[in-house]
Formats: sequence, C-alpha cells, structure tokens
Amino acid sequence: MCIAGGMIQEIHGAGSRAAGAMAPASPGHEVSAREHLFFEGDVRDRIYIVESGWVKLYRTLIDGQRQVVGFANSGSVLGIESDMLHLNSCEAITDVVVRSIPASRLNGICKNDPALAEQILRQIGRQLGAAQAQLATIGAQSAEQKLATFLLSIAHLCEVSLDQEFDLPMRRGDMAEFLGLRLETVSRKMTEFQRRGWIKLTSLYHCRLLQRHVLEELAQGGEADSAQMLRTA
Amino acid sequence: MCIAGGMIQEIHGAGSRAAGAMAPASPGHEVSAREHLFFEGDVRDRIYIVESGWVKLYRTLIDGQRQVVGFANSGSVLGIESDMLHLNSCEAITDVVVRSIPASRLNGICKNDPALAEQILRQIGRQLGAAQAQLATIGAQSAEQKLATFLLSIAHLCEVSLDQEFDLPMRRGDMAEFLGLRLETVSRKMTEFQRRGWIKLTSLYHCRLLQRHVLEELAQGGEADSAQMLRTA
DNA sequence: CGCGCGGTTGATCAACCTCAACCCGCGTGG
DNA sequence: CCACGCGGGTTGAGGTTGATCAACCGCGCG
Repeated sequence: MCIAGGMIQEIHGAGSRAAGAMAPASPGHEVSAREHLFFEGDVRDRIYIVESGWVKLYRTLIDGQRQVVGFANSGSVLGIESDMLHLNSCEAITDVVVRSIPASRLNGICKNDPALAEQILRQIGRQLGAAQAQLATIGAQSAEQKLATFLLSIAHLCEVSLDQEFDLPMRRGDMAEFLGLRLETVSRKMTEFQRRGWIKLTSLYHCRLLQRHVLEELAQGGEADSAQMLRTA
Repeated sequence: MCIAGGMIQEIHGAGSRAAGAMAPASPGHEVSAREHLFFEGDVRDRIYIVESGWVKLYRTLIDGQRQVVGFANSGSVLGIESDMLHLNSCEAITDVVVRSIPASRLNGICKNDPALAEQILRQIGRQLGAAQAQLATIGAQSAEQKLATFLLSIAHLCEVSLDQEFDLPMRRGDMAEFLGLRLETVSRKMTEFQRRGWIKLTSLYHCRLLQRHVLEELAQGGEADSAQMLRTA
C-alpha cells in the first residue's frame, strides 16, 4: 500500500454492473476524520475504495508500537491484502468518502467480473510495489532521506505540477510511524528543512517545496550539503 | 513478498491447461546459486514461479545501498508487482528450479484462465500482507527483535514442526539487507542469541531453535531478560 | 603457499531515541 | 472574562543503539 495513488476511477462502472445479480457496490459513504473503517482482526466482510479524503493503514505490535504501513487517497482499494480477517486497521485522517464492495463478491470474481478483477489485480500489484519501495526507504535510508522521500511522494500524490502548495494531511506522529522514526525527529528535521530553505510550511498541514531538486538529491542518496546545493541549483 | 511461503502448488495444472492455445508455461528451468533471474529495469516479459530453492528480491538505491524486499521459496510467484519493467532484481541464493509464464498471458487472464488468475490474486495478496508485516518489523523493532522475528519466519517457512534443525540459506549480509541492519550487527546478535542458549548454529547455514518461546516473546515486543526467560520456561 | 570470501570481534562514534520542559491555539466551564 | 486543561507541536540535554572502521579468523581453491 504505502503511498498508493489510485488508478481505479470507476470500479463500479459498466463492466462490473454486467455481473448481474451480484451484491452491488454501495453508494458513496461518509466517514469523518478519526473514525475507523475497520480494525485489525475484524472479519473482512467488505473491501473499500476511497473516493475522496485520506486514510492511514497501520498495524499495532503487542507492545503498543504502531507501524503505519500506508496512506491512501482517492482511488485506492483497501482490504485486499487480507483474507478472512483484516490484517491492518484503517483510520480516516481527513473526512472521507468510500465506496465498498461485499467481500463475497471476490469469490469467483475472475469468472463473474473479469473487468473488475483485472483492475483490482493491477491495483494490488501497484500497492505491493509501493510497499516494497517503502521497505527500501525505511530500511536503508537516514532520517533526512526518509523525510525527503516522504515529502516528494506526498507532493507527487497530490499532483502538484510545479512547486505550489500542497496538503500534508497527517499529523507529525503519523509521519513518524510511517517512516519508522519518533515524532520529535520528524519535527526537528522538518524545521531543519525549513531553516535551510528547502521547504516552506505555510501552516502545520500545508507545505510548499522550495528546492525540490535538493530533496530529490537527498532522497536518492545524495549528500545535499551546501556545496551540492549550489552545484545542483 | 517478504518471506513469502507459497500456496500455488500446481499453477500449470489442469485449470490453466484448459486455456487452450495460450503460450504454455515453461517446463522447470534450472538456475544456479548467485545467478540472476532478472534485474531491476529489465523488461518484464515473463513471470516466474519458484519450484524449489530460494531466491532473494532486492532493490538498489542510487548510492549503492541495497534493500532486500523479500526471500521466496517454493510456490512463490515473482514479478507480478511490476508492470512493464521489473521493479526488483531477483537473485538465486541456492540452486533453484523455476517455471515461467509469458507476461502476455496476464492480459485478459481473468477471462482466459480464471483459475490461474484467482490463484495469482490470492498469492499477491499474501505477498502484500507479508510486505506490510515486514514494514512493521523493520520500522518498529530493535535489532534483536528483528532477528528473532526473522528466525521464526524462516523456521516457519521451512515447516519445522518442533524444534529441529532448519536451513538458513542466505548469507549474513542478505539477512542484514533484509532487516535494515549491518552485517556486523546481525553477526553479533546471532552469536549473542547462541551464547544465551536461545539458538544453536550447527553450521553457518544451519540453525536450531532451542528456546522458541523466548524468541517469540522477543519478536512480539517482550523484554526477554533472564527473569522472563524463567517465567516463560 | 597465498589469496579472496564470508564471517567474527573490538573500539569508537554519531544518529536517533528518551525524557522532560515548554509553546500555542482552542474549547469549556467557572 | 479569565483560568484551566488538552492536544498537537517544538525544543533541549543526555543516553543507547547500532553504524563505522579495522583487525583478524578459517576455509577453499588456484
């Protein structure tokens, strides 16, 4: 999952309607920020498609440590990684509209609704790729690199064409749990990025990238010291 | 992906044969240890199913850092996370037998071969779940916990019923790159586990769990100090 | 014999964590 | 109106974990 931009715009469109007498996809359903769509361990009776807003997916370890395994926004499919029970908890971080599909419809879906099935297959493949990318980030990068990678991903997801402002809808603690850091570390690095003129936080949840190339350099393993800043500028 | 135990035993069996004039799955193909099945960036013209042996999947960051995103053995499907190009490199860590399927067969697979498609869907869902679990391990656990989790996963994958010996086919460096540690750290912790009587390394690549419950405690976030060892024994 | 590869061990160091104080904006209730 | 508490964030001081760098071992092999 990770930062999984969606592809499925019309998962309940003509193709799937053709399936006939199956349980239909629900109409858009509102969920407000801080509410959960489901918890780890719940029976997975439905899968969800995000229509608008942001959710986070996370797991809780026995000792209370949490790991956010992904943020998802419009177009993402939630719950396909699970079988009988949900493996992740899913909490809305903004107000959200979701559509859901009964899990029963997944049985024999390839026969009954090949168009939908193929979309789901592509979407889950994308999520797997994103999860693996996130593994690389968490496992092999420093705190600074992680944050740079993260900001670029979010900016990309928000489809920021050039360097205008974009939403950073999650709290510092969510970012930290996603990146495998402490929120203090995230906070420090954010202010550091700002002090160096790489980003500008217009509010706590609103950000602009001033030096995208420096962040890109960093994210890919560059040094990003001041000398490099000049070179690459 | 991650430590992805397989489910698909007969991916080329009767169900898929029925597809008729499609390009057939290749017969078993031998690959020896250290050879690559494919590299990151290669065009993805085939997907693979592991029949025997072990492979690792990894990504290389620009600065040469590598992250192993998964180990896979018999039954795992490789390459579905990618679209046109492979996102991971795949290297055999033991001698391996793989079967492959032309990627072209994935187009319209749900219509043409629903049985195969549904198996792949389940398998990739499992891999996504495993990748998320690995995210939690790498992101939220200490070196000791990571190693404990890892040993238990491998032992589980090798289907060790009780506490007999099992294969640990990868090198220390591979474990390190999987767990987001340095190989020196892995080495130290391994000898430490042994010194504490939790495991026994009969050879570098052969291991026995002597105190599985202690490792389980550790993996789940317990303290595993000597007091606890006695309590849980 | 010498070399290279994989692994182990030791000493040092820094990145990040931990704990704690503090700030700010906001809603509530006296 | 102000006091208060609370949630979320920032900042600081000091400690630990795991990285780094380097030496060394054992083994297989040309």
